[in-house]
Amino acid sequence: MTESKPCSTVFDVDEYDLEATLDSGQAFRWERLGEGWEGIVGGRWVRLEARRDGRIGASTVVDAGDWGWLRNYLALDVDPRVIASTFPPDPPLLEAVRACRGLRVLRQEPWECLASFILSSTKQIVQIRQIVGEICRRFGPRVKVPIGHPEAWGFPGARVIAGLEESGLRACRMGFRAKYLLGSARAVVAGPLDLEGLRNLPLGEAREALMELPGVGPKIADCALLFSCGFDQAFPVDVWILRTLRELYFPRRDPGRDRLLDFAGKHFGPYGGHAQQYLFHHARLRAGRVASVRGDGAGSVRDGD
DNA sequence: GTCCAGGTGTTCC
DNA sequence: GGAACACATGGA
Repeated sequence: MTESKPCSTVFDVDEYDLEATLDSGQAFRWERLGEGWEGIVGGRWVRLEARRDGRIGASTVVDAGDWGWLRNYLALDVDPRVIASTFPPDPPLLEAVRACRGLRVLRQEPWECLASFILSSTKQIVQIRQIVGEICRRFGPRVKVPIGHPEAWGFPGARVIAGLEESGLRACRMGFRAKYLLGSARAVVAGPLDLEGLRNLPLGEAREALMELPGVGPKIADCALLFSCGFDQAFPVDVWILRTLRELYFPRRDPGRDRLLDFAGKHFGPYGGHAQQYLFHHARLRAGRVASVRGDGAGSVRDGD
């Protein structure tokens, strides 16, 4: 399948912020090492680097083919200006887009994305990363890495998870989420839910189908739909977004959770999910919850107006 | 030690 | 139908 032939390339990109994209809570396995980011995409170990000329360097240790798999994952074909042009002209959203210029929505593999977000409920992002890393280390397939590099594992497939016992998953410190992940894995393996086929359904139907799975409610369904099934309008509402919408859009009165959810789903347009990611990341930046802020960009983060 | 975290399922009224 | 609570674990 994949030959042992190291490959590297450089992608021409326009305003692509690798750090904001890989470290904004949409994917949980990217690690910063030195000047680059390392992760597993499509079963291949990959290293990405933001070059000084604004382009993105990529390298693998196996044959990378035409790199289409990585272009697709990074959504390099998407023009963020076209997306932003569909946004309502709200000051809060404009400010988030300005502050997070170069942030993109990745196109992840559906099972890994769904499973990761099943593990995300009432967990901080740093802990989600720990749990996901642990199930990969214990149950994932080994992937080829550069000589002398620490070992690396891909995300275990639904069939592998489905064959485990709940105790094995609990050993990864995922707590009560173990029964949800196991139940969802077994449902995905047994059918009739076709994860890959969800993208061909209307948003509402795809959402309903995902919510049949144990541990998958509206928030996690929307994350899977947005980050791995091509539903640009899916708008995950979590505690950060709820707080943000209340503060920025309804500072005088709280419209209540249901009205807020309704507003979120309609107000931001056909690329609402992308708007959500800008608002989410901006909120975390402002709260100092993104590591890079503490290092070099403290002066660029305004603390209110 | 307390509070809270990219929620969901169950129970109780 | 909706509010209240349980669920594991660990960082802040």
